[in-house]
Amino acid sequence: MQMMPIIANPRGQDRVIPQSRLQPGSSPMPAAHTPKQNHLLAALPAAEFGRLSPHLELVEMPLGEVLYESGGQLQHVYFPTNSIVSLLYVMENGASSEIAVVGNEGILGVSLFMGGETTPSRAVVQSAGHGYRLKSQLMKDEFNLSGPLMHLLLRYTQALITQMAQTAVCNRHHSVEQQLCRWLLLSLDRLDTHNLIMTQELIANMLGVRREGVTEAAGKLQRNGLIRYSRGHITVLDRPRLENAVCECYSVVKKEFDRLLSDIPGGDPFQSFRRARA
Amino acid sequence: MQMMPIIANPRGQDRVIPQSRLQPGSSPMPAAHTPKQNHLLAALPAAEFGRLSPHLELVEMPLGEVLYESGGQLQHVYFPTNSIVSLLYVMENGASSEIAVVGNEGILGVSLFMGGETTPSRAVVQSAGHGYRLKSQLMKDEFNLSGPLMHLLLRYTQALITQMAQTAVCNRHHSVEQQLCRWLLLSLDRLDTHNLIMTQELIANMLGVRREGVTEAAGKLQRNGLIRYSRGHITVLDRPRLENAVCECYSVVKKEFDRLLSDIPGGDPFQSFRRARA
DNA sequence: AAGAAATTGTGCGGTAACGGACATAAGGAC
DNA sequence: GTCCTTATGTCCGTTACCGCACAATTTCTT
Repeated sequence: MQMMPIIANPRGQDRVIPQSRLQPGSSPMPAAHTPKQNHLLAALPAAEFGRLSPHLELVEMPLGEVLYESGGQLQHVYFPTNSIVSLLYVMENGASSEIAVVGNEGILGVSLFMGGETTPSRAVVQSAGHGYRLKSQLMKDEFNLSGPLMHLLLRYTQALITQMAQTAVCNRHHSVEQQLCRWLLLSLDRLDTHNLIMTQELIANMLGVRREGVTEAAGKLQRNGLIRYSRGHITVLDRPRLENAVCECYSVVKKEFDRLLSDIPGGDPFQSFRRARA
Repeated sequence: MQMMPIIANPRGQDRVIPQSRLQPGSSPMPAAHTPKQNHLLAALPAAEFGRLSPHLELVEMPLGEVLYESGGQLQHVYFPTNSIVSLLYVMENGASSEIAVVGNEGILGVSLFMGGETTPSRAVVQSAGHGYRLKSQLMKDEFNLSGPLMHLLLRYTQALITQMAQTAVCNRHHSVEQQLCRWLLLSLDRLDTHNLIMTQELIANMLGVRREGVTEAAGKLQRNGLIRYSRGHITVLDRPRLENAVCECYSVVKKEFDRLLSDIPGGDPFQSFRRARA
């Protein structure tokens, strides 16, 4: 049982960044933020994207922010760009487990269009960054057109299902060290960097294990030269060997994401995944 | 690591039972089998049900039958009536875990309409009985009408997601005994009886634990008078105390199924659930 | 510079589950 | 009835992880 409190910063005012601050595409500097950084948005046909894009709000997503509380109403759906969000189940005694992770490949708020409006899970920003959000009603309206967006979202949801199921298996059968490797790789795949800003305490809460267990596993990986870490900063030094140490759960999930989301007409949201795997 | 082989009887000829054998509703004896025994089918509006029902095939579902193999193509979707099917993930070394269970409240083959066509999971009949099946193409065609059936199936899928996620949490945090209680209750909810035909060996494969662990947990429940078992026959003697011994995971899942599937226009697929809980 | 806070390291006893070997018992086949 | 298969019970040492306590270190604050 984990009695340690989960990061649960009360959600302050949303920090919406006005579109006008974005630079148009033809400027010498590439735009710092664009919805196309999210692979689902990038995969949308022009018509669908055109309908949605005027309503996409760029938002900052600081570490620890709670996007959704368990059972709460969903005001927006979120499309992370350079941030990562964890889906957590929190139990009565405060213990928790991450059941899935969502980054630039996906969307938060799946239960909205699945028809449930809410879920028992909590969504917490695990890696600070930005994303775009869309009011729930707009998302539902577009979904209900039963067009490409709907099919894209359903496929993504199936990929998410696979991730959850594999998490269940991994929780049952694999060691903390293997799960840590999986967690690191899943996070790396959703960022452009080899650095993660994440204390061992937080990783422990995600994995649903003791902080000491993470310290031990991370220490071993560091001694073997796979990673380096220091007070909340983790650098992956040797990704191939990390992929060698991870359990099969990682590749099952990744292959399924590739399979389900790579051949979408008009976009290849997982090109970076396959590049990383090559 | 479980090296014990999972039940994986090669799937013989499907035992389709001709509709003509069914007795019409006005007969003195109630029809032994009707699609309405499946709560999803029962919840369909008349128009949708009318379109589908001529194509529903009653099939026998014997213990151990593999409806879907991991990664295999889905020829049919299945609507269990008095049978229960487990969704299993099987790992490279043969170890396995059940990630969800589907009975008369649901449907097998969700990935078909989610767009993935296949899943990495295996579907195995856990409790023998019957069900109705429908050719994949018919299911897809009806789903793509974006009518009540689609919304019903999506809601069901969200409930299934909840079950998977809670399974992940349960695997992480709860004891074999608690998980056994959860498993028994989830199975009972999907049958009309208090008897299960299921060896401890098979339960162990479902839960992803050792057979000896199930023996120990089941022995304790039996000594305390909650259940009685003997060579593959389990009888629940004291359901209230079983519900007292189970972890919160059970009620989270059940409440979510109730919430998502109880207020469907035209049917209440979970009335039996609420009755059982009262 | 000093103190406070956060992060990581470590040690220790306890426990649940594992892996394996084997004994016992209940049904079915003949 | 007798054999034989299947199902369950039990015991062993081992291991991974827990729960707790506390030390050591780095970073932040003032």
